[in-house]
Amino acid sequence: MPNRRWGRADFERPTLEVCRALMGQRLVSLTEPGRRLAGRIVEAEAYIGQEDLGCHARSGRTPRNQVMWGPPGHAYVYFTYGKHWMLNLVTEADGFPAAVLLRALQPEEGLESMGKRRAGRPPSQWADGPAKLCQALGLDGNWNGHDLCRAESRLFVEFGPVIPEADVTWGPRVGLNSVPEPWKSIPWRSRIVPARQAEQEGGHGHARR
DNA sequence: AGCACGATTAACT
DNA sequence: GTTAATCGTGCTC
Repeated sequence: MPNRRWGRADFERPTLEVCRALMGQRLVSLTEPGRRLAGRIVEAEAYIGQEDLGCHARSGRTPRNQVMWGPPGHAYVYFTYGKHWMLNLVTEADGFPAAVLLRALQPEEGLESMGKRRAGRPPSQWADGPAKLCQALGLDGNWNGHDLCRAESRLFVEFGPVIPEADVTWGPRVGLNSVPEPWKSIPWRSRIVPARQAEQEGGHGHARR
């Protein structure tokens, strides 16, 4: 019996609530025939609307950020720094631009494939960053706009354990160096307490940052 | 058409 | 701790 997948209503909620609820959930990719690539989400950030000056939607609707303005439950994948892809999951109602950036996964399934894509590095460094997790899973711009809620979707979120409140910490979002306050420091990054990550995963591997 | 810079990473001192 | 890499995007001229 496969685990239940996140549906439209799970994404169509306040972004901070989704960011919190994603902790401990499993991101799954079925792009490789007969194989599951999956990892537990252990870190994420909320980007909420035009007023959030750290959010791409600050400059209005553009070709790049248009997916964020669309219906929830879709992937917003963008390119930055000339070489990196980032995966966001669109939240809130259709028409309101918001999303959660997935920042770190704890690799769980398809380790051989992830190891190939992240060759030469230890498992702890396969998906401990927003661009690294995209590389580990082979995600790029082709996934922009992908609907995670369709039954036949090859990319989706699976329900995992509920992480206790005591095991989740919040802090400022990373990399918003020239963004004005309060947006630069507002604590919209959620994380599972590192010491608890290995424990909940059942004894395999470690994800650090 | 030109320009400054980025929701980062890896390498280096 | 600091910095180069690298190019698409959005803004200005």
